[in-house]
Amino acid sequence: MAQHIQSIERAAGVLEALADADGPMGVTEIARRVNLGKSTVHRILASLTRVRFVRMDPASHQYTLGYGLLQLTSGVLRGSEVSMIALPHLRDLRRKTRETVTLNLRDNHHRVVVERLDTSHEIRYVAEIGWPLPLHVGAGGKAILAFMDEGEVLGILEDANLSATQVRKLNSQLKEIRTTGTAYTLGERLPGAGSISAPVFDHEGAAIASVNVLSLEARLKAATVRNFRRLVRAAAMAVSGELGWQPISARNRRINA
Amino acid sequence: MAQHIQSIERAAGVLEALADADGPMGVTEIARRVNLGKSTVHRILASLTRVRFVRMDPASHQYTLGYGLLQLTSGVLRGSEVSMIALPHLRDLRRKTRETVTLNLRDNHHRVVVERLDTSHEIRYVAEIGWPLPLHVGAGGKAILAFMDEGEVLGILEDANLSATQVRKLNSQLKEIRTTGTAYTLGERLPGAGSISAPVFDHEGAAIASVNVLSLEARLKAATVRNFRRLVRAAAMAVSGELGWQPISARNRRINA
DNA sequence: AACGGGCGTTCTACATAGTGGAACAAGTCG
DNA sequence: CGACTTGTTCCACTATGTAGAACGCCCGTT
Repeated sequence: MAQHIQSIERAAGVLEALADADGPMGVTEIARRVNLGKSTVHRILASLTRVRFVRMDPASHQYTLGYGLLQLTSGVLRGSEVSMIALPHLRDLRRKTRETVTLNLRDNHHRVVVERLDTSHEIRYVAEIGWPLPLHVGAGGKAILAFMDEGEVLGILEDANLSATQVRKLNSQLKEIRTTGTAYTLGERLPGAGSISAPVFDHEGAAIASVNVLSLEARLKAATVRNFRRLVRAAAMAVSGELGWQPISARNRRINA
Repeated sequence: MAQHIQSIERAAGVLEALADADGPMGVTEIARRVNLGKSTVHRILASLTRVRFVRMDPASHQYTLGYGLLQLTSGVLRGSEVSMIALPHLRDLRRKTRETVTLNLRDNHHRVVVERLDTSHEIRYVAEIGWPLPLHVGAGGKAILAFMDEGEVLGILEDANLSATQVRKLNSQLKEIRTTGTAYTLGERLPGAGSISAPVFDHEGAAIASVNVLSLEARLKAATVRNFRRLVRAAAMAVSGELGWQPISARNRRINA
């Protein structure tokens, strides 16, 4: 396949190692984690420090992620118009449901939480913002998966190498999601938690994101679920609309006009 | 000086270019911005895509920052205990002042806004989170600068190459900040804006951060400023306290005991 | 005080890994 | 239909990054 540059991917590995770690690390420890020589890691760290992606405590010579990365992140969100468009709708949904609300974006064969609104902002730190999650587990993933091209879905399911019965079960779930327009799962990814999601479509009708409400199983009475389904679907459709998506019926009308 | 790796710093340049741009870019445009050959940039982008720091729209072959970067950012904030400790105090300050509140961290010869609380979260996107700002301009910088080692300050002022009169003026300002414990500037960085800041000290007594209230010149009556000075100082001292800082008087007491 | 083991950093000969111009392919506009 | 773009691939060249070993430093231990 295409050419790539070793050192960049190695540097990325170092950054990820630093992100995983819950504290500063020394050269030797990082080197062990990424399976490289001390001297190589040292050079990588020197470069990353120069560009402010990493910072070093001068006293202890321990390394941590640097503030230069924050510079990039604001760009990530600005880069995806979806999150900017969605934000007001998410806030609205948060107000109506009084539950945690998230926006998942599809990223190739995965999804990523890019926004998370909650009463207490503390959880921002426990939240898995940015981490890639599978599309076939959790309401937020399935809501997207259910509206993807059949071919693509097949490829993703292969990667996940599920059993035949698991695939069959998933397919019937996806079918149900297509008819109701919302996905509802209980404790699938986090035990005791429940989630209701609806897909967001772009102007080409591709499922590129999902709007989610996260709650606790105990709080989700049947009536509440019904209500949340409605609210989540409405929010997701509002976002889709602003992205230029037209429901099929409207599209036909336009073509015939 | 120490060795460094070209490709990493070049890759960082590409990422910064993408962060600056307000939309997706093609290979050629990026190459022009970072002054490299198309083929080199193409290879860099291939690697950055593999590690999810960059994503490509398959249709247009345009590049944008990728969601993998979000993974790192949560790590940046987790890495600095200061922002975690400060957050509740910032929220409190925000509630009491009804103004925008920020936390600046010192990053070598600069400072960086790492947290920003405001009524409307929209401004998060216009906010300069992550961008390095000088220490000698703006209340948030001066509050830190005023409590740094004299030697370090000299080095920083040299880099800024100010005129002799500017240096004299700054020094008298810093002196005043040391006596009042807070910095107050009007329209220094942003015209029409006003800012009140107080320094945060770590367990060694080093000024590592500042807590800031941002407001508009029009709203800042003398009494309000006095009130904000008190509130900001209290918030900053609360954070310092949790970081293990002890005021000099308390330290003497401890030593004599 | 002397010692050993841990660390981060620097050195150096070697060859691998990245470079960039030029050629190619694929669109897009006039 | 050609003359522009654009993104991508190729390839010979050498500059660039590699990793082991040596160095110096700061610990805690004996």
